[in-house]
Amino acid sequence: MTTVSYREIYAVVSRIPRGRVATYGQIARLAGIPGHARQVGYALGRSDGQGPVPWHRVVNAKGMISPRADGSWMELVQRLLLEGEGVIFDEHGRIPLSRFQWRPAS
DNA sequence: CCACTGACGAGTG
DNA sequence: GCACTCGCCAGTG
Repeated sequence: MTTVSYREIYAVVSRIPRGRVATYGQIARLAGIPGHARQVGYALGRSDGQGPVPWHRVVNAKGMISPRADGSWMELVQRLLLEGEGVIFDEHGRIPLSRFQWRPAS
């Protein structure tokens, strides 16, 4: 299939374990739509509070929290939630993916 | 039904 | 490492 409902994306995001993070591109691949990282971002933006989706565990490929269009406070909330789970940010505001990126059970 | 709206990523210079 | 380009698509009003 080449189409994806946002629902499918939320399902994948929901699998991210506590204390780990995943990238948009990674979620897209796991959802079966490689190359559609953007759609993942759009979907999460819409989920915002809609359900038990750990949206805060998704960051961009640089390991940074993606800036919201509206300069929303959500960015700060996201960082606090992650730090609360033990995720560390370096001096550049980046999360060392080598250490915290979620690696689905092989 | 149509127009607009967004949390990205890989490649190139 | 930074600036820019291009490909990507489901929802909402």
